[in-house]
Amino acid sequence: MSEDAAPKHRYDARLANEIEAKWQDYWESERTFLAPNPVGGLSEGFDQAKGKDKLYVLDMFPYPSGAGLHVGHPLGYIGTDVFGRFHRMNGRNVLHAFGYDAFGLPAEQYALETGQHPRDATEANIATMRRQLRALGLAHDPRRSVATTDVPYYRWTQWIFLQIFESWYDDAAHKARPITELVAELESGKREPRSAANPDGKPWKDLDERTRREVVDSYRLAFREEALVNWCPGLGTVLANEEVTADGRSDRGNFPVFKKPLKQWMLRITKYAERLLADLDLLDWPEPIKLMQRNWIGRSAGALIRFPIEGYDERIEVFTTRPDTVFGATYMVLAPEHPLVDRIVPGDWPPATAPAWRGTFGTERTPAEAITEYRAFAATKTEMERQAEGREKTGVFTGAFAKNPANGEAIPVFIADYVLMGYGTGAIMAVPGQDERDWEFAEQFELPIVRTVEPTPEFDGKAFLGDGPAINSGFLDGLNIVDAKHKIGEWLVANDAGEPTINYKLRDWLFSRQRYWGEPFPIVFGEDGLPRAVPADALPVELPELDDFRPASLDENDAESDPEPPLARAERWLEVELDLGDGPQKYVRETNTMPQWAGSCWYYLRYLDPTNEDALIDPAIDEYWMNPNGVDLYVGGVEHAVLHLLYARFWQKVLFDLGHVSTREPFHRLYNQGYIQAPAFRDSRGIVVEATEVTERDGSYFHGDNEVAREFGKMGKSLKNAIAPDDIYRDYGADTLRLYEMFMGPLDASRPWSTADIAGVYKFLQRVWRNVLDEDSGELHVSDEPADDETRRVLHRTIAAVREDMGELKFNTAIARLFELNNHLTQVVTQRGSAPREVVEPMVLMLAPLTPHVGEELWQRLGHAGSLAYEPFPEADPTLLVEDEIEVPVQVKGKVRAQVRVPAGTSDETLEQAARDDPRIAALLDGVTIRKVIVVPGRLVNFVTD
RNA sequence: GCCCGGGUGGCGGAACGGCAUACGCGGAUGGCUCAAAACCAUCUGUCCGAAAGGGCGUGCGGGUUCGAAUCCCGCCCCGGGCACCA
Repeated sequence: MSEDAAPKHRYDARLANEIEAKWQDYWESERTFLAPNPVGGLSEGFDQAKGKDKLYVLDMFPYPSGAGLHVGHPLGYIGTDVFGRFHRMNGRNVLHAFGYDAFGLPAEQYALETGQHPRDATEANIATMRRQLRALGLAHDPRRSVATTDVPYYRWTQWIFLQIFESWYDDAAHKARPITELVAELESGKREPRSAANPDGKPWKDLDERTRREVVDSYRLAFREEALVNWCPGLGTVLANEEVTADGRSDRGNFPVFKKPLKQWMLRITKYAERLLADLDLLDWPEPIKLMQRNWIGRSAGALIRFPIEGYDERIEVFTTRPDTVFGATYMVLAPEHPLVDRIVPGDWPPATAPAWRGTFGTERTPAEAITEYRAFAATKTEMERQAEGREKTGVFTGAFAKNPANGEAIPVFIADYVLMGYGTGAIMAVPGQDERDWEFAEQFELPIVRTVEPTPEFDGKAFLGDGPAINSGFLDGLNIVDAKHKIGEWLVANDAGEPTINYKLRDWLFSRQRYWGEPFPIVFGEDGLPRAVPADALPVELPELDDFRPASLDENDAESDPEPPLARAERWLEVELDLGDGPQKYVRETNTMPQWAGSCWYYLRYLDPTNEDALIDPAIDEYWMNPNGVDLYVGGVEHAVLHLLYARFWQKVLFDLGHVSTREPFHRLYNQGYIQAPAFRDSRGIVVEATEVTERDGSYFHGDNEVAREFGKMGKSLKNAIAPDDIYRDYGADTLRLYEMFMGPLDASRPWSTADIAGVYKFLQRVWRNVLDEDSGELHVSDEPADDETRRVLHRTIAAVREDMGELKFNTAIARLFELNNHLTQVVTQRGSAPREVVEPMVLMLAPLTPHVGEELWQRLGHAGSLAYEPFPEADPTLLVEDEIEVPVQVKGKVRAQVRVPAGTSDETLEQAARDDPRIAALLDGVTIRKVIVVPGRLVNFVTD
């Protein structure tokens, strides 16, 4: 039997699993990886950590998937673990914790699909994930693990919401301040109550109580607003802009999304646009991620210009980045939903209105009718349909004319769906001469086109976007774009026609969801229907148990349906008697829940002080771990480039403004790990088939008898190509899995999984094991005899390289160096019959962050008591890194023709002479003219000949 | 369409402007063995050549340089982000 033939003490999967379980139990019972806080409940052991530098490494918060982990998930977790273990050995106080983002759509959708209650499904999934991760041997501090669904956790999520609700943004101070300070300023007259809730601009003292409340509410950073939002009947909830894909479908579930006016909770993230943009410069993040955030925030400098409407006391306000082209504005366009439209429409078409202007369908008898019809046409189209129809311009004339403030000309006002209500003011001045979209529309509707920038002579296109002197522009003529913008800006201000301004693409964060599985809002409504905060000492507002937690089942294509929050069905929970300062009264609770992203906005703070019941975080603890720059290393997928990372930065800034945290940015260094890809297979219909059922024959792939096509894609459910870590643990052990994932490529690159390649790192661990102890007897064969000089040099070169690579997260090359060291050691063992301890011990220590179980086991067998987790990482002896003799390539005309060996530190002249003395070089140089000799000290000689 | 990444052996991947292909997988040959596995050793970009040696080689085409995978310009392909954003 082959099993009997294998040596008894070989490092195989069985032994690996034994060792792994042993050390995982040891770390847990010995509390090896608890990171002490400076103060508070988790401060035990801080005496030993005093004087150490802190290191906060963080993995992006995963949601506990129902399918369990596949081998692609832990890539980043292993990376942070290796990095953390490496620095723990370098004497850092390392905080590494792990928790679960368990509220929200993915968790709830999973529960729905499997017919479970979300809490049961979530708890089971977390338990599975904990088991799978524990088996990987990650050095987490288990005391700090949290789930967003834990009541003590979401109590503080609600508390943070209250901070946001109870504050406003002071534009002058560029920061959030408590709402009580706003009220004080309003009462004292220091500030005028300017708000849409006070349309007449009455002074505070003349406002009634209700209006005062409404004014204050309109200032809050968390506020309710009737706005066009993304309604997704398929999910039964509204969604944030960030959760809607470019083709107008839900990020989760891929259901159609419709724009619909609904009153929803919003968070005023737009007030932070400038700081969110500017502070990116403080961060050590991959440039593409910063760019994605910059694009999402979408800052553009331009001007607001007001166009009076003829015959009405109304003005159309537009935002433009090209105020210099205002003389070329030959018509205007409002978004179909623009509120002004209803107020400016005349009863009948002006004389001589072209038929084409009267509506896309040519049947409209009055402007009002045409508008109604066009609005219906625009509203029924999803983003997807709009795109499918290309960019053909549609629209209709409103019957109204505006006056161009620059030249006084009357220009027609249209509505068209190429102008979006959600950007700028929802209205534009159309300048076809310098804008391609406006040009297309102008052609379609036969509108005049006036160039206001002189195109370059060779230009033969339509709209001209380049720079050039202004023409047809009165006092701007001759100026280039930059100067013209400047001048028109001054003119607008002087003539009360507008002013330079900055506009952002970023919208306020739609924060309410009509789903069950989320944090309830700590908000109640009185009889007046106005929101009131639940007092902080009455938190948490617990999520009620509901037998039927399902969202209303709606037709996913029915744009006319309305959200129906499940919490409205929790009758006993819904009504509550509270004393909010004016005696006990009955209130009705807010029935919306918070979005998935709420809980993940601040979990990195809770890891620091997870047991604190009196405050969000103890300032001393925040100071210790977060100062000066926040999380030292944050590893996660690029898919969170906008959503999570933007929201978390926003919350951090609000908490910073209000004095609850000490740093303005949460994540100093961000690193995006790649994805592990795996082969996936599609049959002739293009349907994905289960990858594990596919067999290979003669270079082709078959599912049963059907040939299938192979592709590579991100491992997961949708491609049916997931590989479970449990199978790899069973066949090779967790250390092999860890080592393989770190070896297969750079951490930030995506790469295909190859189970065949695992054998390579598995055999490496076997060779390491065999170099330390005898496979048959289990006896150590390590000797205290010194290593030979060459071996010692190899060791120290390895140490230097591994140290550097690990510090830079280049684990793949660090491992390659360890392979080389071990290969060298194999030769030494073959020759001497034993391995020198002075090589074996550093090698085990260097391996330990990567393969901690093997590391600990060998360390123990080498005679050490206790864990190596805090042993110093080996340091290279610099004197052993310099070579006595070096080999230098010699080139003739840039081609390598020979190698010469010279002592290190040889002078350039001597090196050149040595090169000339080489017989092959001498032969090549014989009879040719040497034009130049390049000598790179210690590296290369190049003879340049004719 | 615009903006980012990236294209290196049969495969995963190395390489401060200075010996391209480290390390691993796969493959070949040899050792050990009755034999196989395991293990150990050597070789393994490609073409010409018996060999010595030489030609060609980092997606394609140019350029800078004594010297380019690396820097610059123009293309092609793959992956990602944004997309009527005024």
